[in-house]
Amino acid sequence: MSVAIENFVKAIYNNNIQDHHDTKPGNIAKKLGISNAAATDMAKKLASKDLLKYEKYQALQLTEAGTKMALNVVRKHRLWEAFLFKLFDMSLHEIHREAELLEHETSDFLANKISAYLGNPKFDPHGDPIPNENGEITTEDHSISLSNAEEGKSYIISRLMSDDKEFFDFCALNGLKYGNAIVVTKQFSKNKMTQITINTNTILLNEDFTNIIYVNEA
Amino acid sequence: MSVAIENFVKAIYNNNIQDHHDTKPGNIAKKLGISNAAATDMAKKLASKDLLKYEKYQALQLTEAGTKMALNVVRKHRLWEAFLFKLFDMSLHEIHREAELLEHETSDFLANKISAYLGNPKFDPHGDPIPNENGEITTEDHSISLSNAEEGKSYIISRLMSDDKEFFDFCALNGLKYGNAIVVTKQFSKNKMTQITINTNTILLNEDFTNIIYVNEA
DNA sequence: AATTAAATTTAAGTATACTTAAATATTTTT
DNA sequence: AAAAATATTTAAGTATACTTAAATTTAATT
Ligand SMILES: [Mn+2]
Ligand SMILES: [Mn+2]
Ligand SMILES: [Mn+2]
Ligand SMILES: [Mn+2]
Repeated sequence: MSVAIENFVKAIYNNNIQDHHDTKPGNIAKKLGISNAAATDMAKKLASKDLLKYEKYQALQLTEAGTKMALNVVRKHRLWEAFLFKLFDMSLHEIHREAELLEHETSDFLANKISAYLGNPKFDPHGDPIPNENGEITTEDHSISLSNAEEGKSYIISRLMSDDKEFFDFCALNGLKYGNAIVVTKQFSKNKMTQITINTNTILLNEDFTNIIYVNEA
Repeated sequence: MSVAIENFVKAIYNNNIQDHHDTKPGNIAKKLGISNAAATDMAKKLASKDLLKYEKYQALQLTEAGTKMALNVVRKHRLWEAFLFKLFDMSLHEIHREAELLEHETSDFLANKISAYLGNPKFDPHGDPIPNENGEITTEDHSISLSNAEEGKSYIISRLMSDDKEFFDFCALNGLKYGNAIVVTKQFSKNKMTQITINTNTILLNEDFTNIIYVNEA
């Protein structure tokens, strides 16, 4: 399957799982930086290949085969991220950028080699789960977004759900990384902002960030 | 530049450097598994991009820009081969197969990371030189093919110039690998065959193989 | 030197993955 | 419930990278 198809089914998968948006062609088009017309065309083509269900004006739905393909690409993406992060001195943004390309040119054979080398990790450096060889995610995630965290409680960062360079730069600068401990000192619910302390520093985060930072109770 | 273009200039480069064949479109077509017509089309297109010189019915000649592009792809190919060979338990054929794909989706940034990790190696596991960041090959190669080796002399294998699985399988089976010592015990020049001993075993090699196994005097 | 064989080029056509612009349907607002 | 705004689809067209078949040129053979 082509790069275009792999990116398309992956975008649908991520849109469903992570962003909970309506998965209509326009949404996917925006994510992939292509026109709505191109997304509609592709949706029809993939429907004919039984990778998804397409009905005019309705949300796209991956079939089992489509989901399997998406998970296979996601597996390679996250394995590369884990691998590059471990071996080289690369940032969360850099590993994502490279993985976005390498994921399409990686054989199952090589993916398994990488996985074995790393000890078959269950999570990538962003805290995202890595599907196994059969496209299954066996871990359960009970983490919540910082926007839903409780005032006064201590948490461990479990997931940084983004691919934006500025966000990752901000995180790196402030010690916000997978596994680090924070305390939610105040929830400004009216203004949708969250105050946290980390390493004795106090930081005020707005909705854009608190929605994509996930945590578990410490 | 596209995968098709990168593979095309690389094929010309390898054809010139390694095989010493006439680099007409038909030759490249055969290497790449495309039709002669497609190769001619591509040659014209690349000429318009100043990557090569094309004159009807004449051999193709890479320009400086074309050579630089080819060397950049070759660098990534050989770095991947060296990297995969070192980290994972993969054969000469397997590393080549994966590198053939990864070479096109590797940023200069990542190539430099891989190179640094390996200690900026000058040769890949086949004994082929790895161009540096500026596309320069600084090592000199004085090795000769086994078909030109002298009877009775001892040699060290310096290069296995192939990408054929069967050849590599044969080499692996018989201890023919980069750096290993052999003795040329007999040259059957009329029949173009060469007898060698390696690890007390005697092997008779035909032309197909002696032309692509390169050695240096021990 | 002429004939034949082989290689190369040209011509015409296809699949993929896009584009913009127009038409149509859906959703939101009044 | 209409009107307006928004989103989606259809239509028409483009660039890339290929294909096969026919025409042409070059190279080899007699
Ligand atoms: Mn990522
Ligand atoms: Mn991608
Ligand atoms: Mn190789
Ligand atoms: Mn390649």
